[in-house]
Amino acid sequence: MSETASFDLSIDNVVFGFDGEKLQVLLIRQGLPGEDMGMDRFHMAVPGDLVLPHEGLDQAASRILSNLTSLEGVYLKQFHAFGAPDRVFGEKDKEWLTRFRPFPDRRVVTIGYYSLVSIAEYRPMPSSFASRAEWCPLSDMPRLAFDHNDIVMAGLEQLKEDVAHHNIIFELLPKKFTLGQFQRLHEIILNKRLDKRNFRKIVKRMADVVALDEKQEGVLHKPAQLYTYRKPD
Amino acid sequence: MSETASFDLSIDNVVFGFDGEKLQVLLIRQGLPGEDMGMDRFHMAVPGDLVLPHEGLDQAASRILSNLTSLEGVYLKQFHAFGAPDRVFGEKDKEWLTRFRPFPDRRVVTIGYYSLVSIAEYRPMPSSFASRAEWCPLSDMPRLAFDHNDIVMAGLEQLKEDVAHHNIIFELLPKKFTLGQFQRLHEIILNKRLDKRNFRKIVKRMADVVALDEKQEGVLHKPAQLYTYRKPD
DNA sequence: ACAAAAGTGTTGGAGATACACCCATGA
DNA sequence: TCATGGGTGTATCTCCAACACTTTTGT
Repeated sequence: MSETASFDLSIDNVVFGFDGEKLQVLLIRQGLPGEDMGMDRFHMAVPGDLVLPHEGLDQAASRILSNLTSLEGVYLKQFHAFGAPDRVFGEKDKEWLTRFRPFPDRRVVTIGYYSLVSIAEYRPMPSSFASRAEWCPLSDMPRLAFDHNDIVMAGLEQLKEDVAHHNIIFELLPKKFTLGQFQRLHEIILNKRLDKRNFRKIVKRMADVVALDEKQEGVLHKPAQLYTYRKPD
Repeated sequence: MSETASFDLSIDNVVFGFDGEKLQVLLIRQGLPGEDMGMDRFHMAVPGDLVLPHEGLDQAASRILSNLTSLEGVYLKQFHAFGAPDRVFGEKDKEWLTRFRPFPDRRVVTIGYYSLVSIAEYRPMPSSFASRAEWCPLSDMPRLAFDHNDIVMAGLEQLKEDVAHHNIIFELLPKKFTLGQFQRLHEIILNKRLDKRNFRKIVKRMADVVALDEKQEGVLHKPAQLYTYRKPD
């Protein structure tokens, strides 16, 4: 009853990006700046940081994302809180915390957000990254710091459910996209293959997806019709 | 950078119960024990409390639920974190915190869980409540402490989405239920009316819902066939 | 010419929707 | 006998799944 609890609170952002081929996740390489980092001296993680004392959660999520990746105005959704008592106390993790956190021994509960980005639209962005950030194919994720592998997987699960009911999938597509890209994206997220003709019938019924009078250029096959998504407001 | 954050972390549980007629939410009346509480001296809230220093989130959720309501082994699911910086600092809320919390000025972030209970199955329970707990129809919720009205509504939204994809709706039904109850429950959660004959056709196709050779008794109309749900494992 | 993805229709079956009357019970 | 919810079948339409070949471009 008189036990006094005190937690650090953080946000971790799983940023999904689609490049027309594969679904990717944005990772940052964290280490001591100026220090020569041997293979084990840094760690890969999803962009995240502590919530400030007077800041709302959504606000913190977008501040942190913007600080670490200079992504602004992207779709962001809270999906799960991760609070296993020992989630940040792996061996390498402790070392990193000691260097970067004021209270490295404090328990940290993190709120997981995912965000959705069309990689094509944000191509120019990486150069302005504060830390080193890189897209990493979901199918080829390295071992990440803390419980970040779990967080990424949980984010993907949530995305899968959300795609069915909300129109968020378009956040992952560039403004102009082909039906091939659109279908591939569905196949990746739902993790099953779809019939091309049936898929296109469904798309034809979506009033918000409209054909442009423009085609792909410079591809080594028949150029595809481009489409766009008009928000239903 | 040198700002030091320190949060209290709590769990709040939205307990949904179905009594065959209406969907209800379990509320507790919190006040000073032994104190005569005028109409404004106590507050109604969803069962919740602080997470202990070495406790996981799910673990905390079920401990707290069990402490405050003596519900054990019920379905529990985390659905959202609430962290507006001022969420516990309403006027009446502050007063309550001063009496019951070691650090009443500390910011509290809460993790919302919902749980599902068949009221019929737990009828005998309320007598053993530590605090005063009572079922309150969702359609008739009073003003609650803190941001608990928001939490309840967010829980309901989540429930609505989850019902479509997981078999959780049976958690709200008693072991033996009628198709009328089953349909009413759907109608309430989905907030639309369903056609009786069509609904029953769907149920017939559910292999997990089986008819018992038993009927309702003591009702003032034709007694209904009872059904039960067998988990598909 | 070849490789690579784009594009295009039909059919059969399953599931969704709409709709109205009789039945068993307790009061 | 009346009020109350329980229980039942059919016809139509829409949606889903399965399936194979031709087209356009770049190399």
